[in-house]
Amino acid sequence: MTQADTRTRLMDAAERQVRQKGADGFSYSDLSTEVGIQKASIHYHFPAKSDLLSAIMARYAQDVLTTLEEFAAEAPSPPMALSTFVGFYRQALQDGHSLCLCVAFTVGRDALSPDTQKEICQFRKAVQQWLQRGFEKLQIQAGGACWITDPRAEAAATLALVEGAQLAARSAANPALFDAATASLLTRLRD
Amino acid sequence: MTQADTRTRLMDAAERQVRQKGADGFSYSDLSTEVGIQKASIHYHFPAKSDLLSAIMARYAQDVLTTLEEFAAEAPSPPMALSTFVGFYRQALQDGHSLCLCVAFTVGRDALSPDTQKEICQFRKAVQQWLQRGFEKLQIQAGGACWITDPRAEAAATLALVEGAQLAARSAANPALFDAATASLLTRLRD
DNA sequence: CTCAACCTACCTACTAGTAGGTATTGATCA
DNA sequence: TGATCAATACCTACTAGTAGGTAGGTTGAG
Repeated sequence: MTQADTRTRLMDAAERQVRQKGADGFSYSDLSTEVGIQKASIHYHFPAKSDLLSAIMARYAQDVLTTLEEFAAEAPSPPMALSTFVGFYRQALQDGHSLCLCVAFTVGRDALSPDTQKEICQFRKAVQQWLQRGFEKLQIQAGGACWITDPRAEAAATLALVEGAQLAARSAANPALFDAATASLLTRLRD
Repeated sequence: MTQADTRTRLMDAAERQVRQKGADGFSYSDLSTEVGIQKASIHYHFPAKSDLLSAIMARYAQDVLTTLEEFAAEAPSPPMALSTFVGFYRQALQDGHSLCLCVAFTVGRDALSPDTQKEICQFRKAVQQWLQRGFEKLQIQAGGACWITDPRAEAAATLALVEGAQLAARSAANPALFDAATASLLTRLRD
């Protein structure tokens, strides 16, 4: 087992734990049980817990933004790309037991390192810009007869909506609540 | 100092802590410092931490729902009531350092007692029903020429939107992000 | 005399983090 | 070819500090 393998498995386990229980909801001890390595050995890969949290946030941001770029490139139309975006946030729920990493981080935000705080903000901004480009294309394509008045505002609202919808679903451990909250947006996108 | 006073002060402090740092983000020790009472004495009022968390959730739900009923009764028009609702969630931010209690509870949901979990669900449902009544009135008042197609879906979306907007604002400690996320809804309500 | 409300002193379990040792590997060089 | 060296990736054993919670005593007002 090489270093990269163990490191990745630690990050995978940590990310799952944070998204299910928050940054304060798991310990190096939990991680050691899950990955099958002594607790102290985790400190070899990530000296402090803040290093681990920082690393999974950076990886998460990169992964998600890459995925979004693929959506934009592959979607047959702007509304389809935006619908896929909503679907992506729904799939992240994992049957209502998981959240977007930066949602899970936000509650205990003050306890995170400044670097991680900044990374979270930059990630949200990047996602919002991706959405804004989507709404701009949608507006141009639809011409004047369109419900979109301000793509920037629509992007901010859409990100808040899917994150809030995740909270609703998580609070009841039921993904159907995500669907209920996003139904009106998806209807508007289909028109 | 009577029991009720100390009990209330403990609940006030605990609620503030949860909304700022989450349920795992504070301890009885923190509380004892803030309220000026020995840590062990807190157990007299709330034997277990779960009792305290349960108590503040119940009080919060009652307080908020009472406030919403006042909004509905006093608002000069349905759209005004809904705008006031958005303003209420914005004011709860406290300069970007606080969240709705049930948002703060949702991340670490699994660690809460089943009673508290249920209370959170019921609270969200009640708020959503209040919103639904608001959108129904709005729909009737506006007649057919209205963007609202399904008040139930609109209510679910609106709750998700304001909670998500709180997350956006909290992640940057900046209430302006709440305004950015809710701007398009408020515009629609003004039409 | 009682009892609510608080105290001091303590417990066990667990937290992140450290110190120092070891097995394995792969490169270097007489 | 075989000895040596250094680095990687882990280990055992430990620390100081904190978590929630308990036992039992004190105080002061009705």
